[in-house]
Amino acid sequence: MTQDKQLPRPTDTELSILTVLWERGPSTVREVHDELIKAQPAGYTTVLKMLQIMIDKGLVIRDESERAHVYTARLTEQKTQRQLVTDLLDRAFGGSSAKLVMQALSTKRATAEELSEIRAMLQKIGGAE
Amino acid sequence: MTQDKQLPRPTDTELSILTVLWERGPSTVREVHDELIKAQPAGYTTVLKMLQIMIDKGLVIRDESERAHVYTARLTEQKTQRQLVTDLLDRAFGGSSAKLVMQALSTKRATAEELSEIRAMLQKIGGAE
DNA sequence: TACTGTCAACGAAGACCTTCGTAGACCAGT
DNA sequence: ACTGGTCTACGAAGGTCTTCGTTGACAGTA
Repeated sequence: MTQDKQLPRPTDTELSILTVLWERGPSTVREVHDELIKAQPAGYTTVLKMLQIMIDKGLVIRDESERAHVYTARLTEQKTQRQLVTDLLDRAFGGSSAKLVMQALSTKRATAEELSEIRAMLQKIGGAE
Repeated sequence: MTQDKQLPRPTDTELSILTVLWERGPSTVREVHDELIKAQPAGYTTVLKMLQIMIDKGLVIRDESERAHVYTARLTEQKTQRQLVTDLLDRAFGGSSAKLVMQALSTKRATAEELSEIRAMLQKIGGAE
């Protein structure tokens, strides 16, 4: 009954902010901003506004008990990733996860370690040969 | 030297139109429209306008030799899929294709046949283990 | 108390996306 | 020639996304 669903798909900008929140944990606007500008230019008030909008959308929640409000991602990184994958699956792959997996594997080469992780995953999922 | 790259990521609507073009091959606006409304309501001029915009973006090309122009997807479905996967990989998975694959496999179950396809793929990619 | 820095809130601007009404060209068939 | 159907082109409207300037509140310090 965790009431996850029906959050809108985050935009690119929103995703970059969420990434910071996942890395840092609960953060103030200033902290998010300081982290964000390492990768890309961004005005402070822009980040603030984005976070306020993300509140409205339900992508983040905040603690207002201190003067500097503290923002937290509503969904875990994993859950968001799953949502994005499912979404892409439906929009561009006709729901076939196999096609998506093939593309992912052929596109960017995974490390040997990752490959064996995947193999293990396959073992667990479909034992059959 | 096929000059694929740097096309903008198609929007949801654009993707649904591209899907029709991939299925049908080169098509007129009317043909795209007729196909599209089977799945979702869409005005004729809306589809026309979208295709015109997609021309500007380079997502489709068209043959104007007949009165009813014939539109063709610029990129194959596979290439677009690869582009979308790469994009998602960078935006939400820190470039780790393994993480994406795991999500894809755990999210929607692939058929046994697909799973063995994937296994074969893994064989070919990373011979080790 | 006045000054300085940091904060949230708001509104507006500009870009992009999507939809659709309207107009003008073209081509039947009458 | 007139009419009705189909086509492209255009532009405007309404929505979303992103950016940022400005304002007023608050806190600390001289």
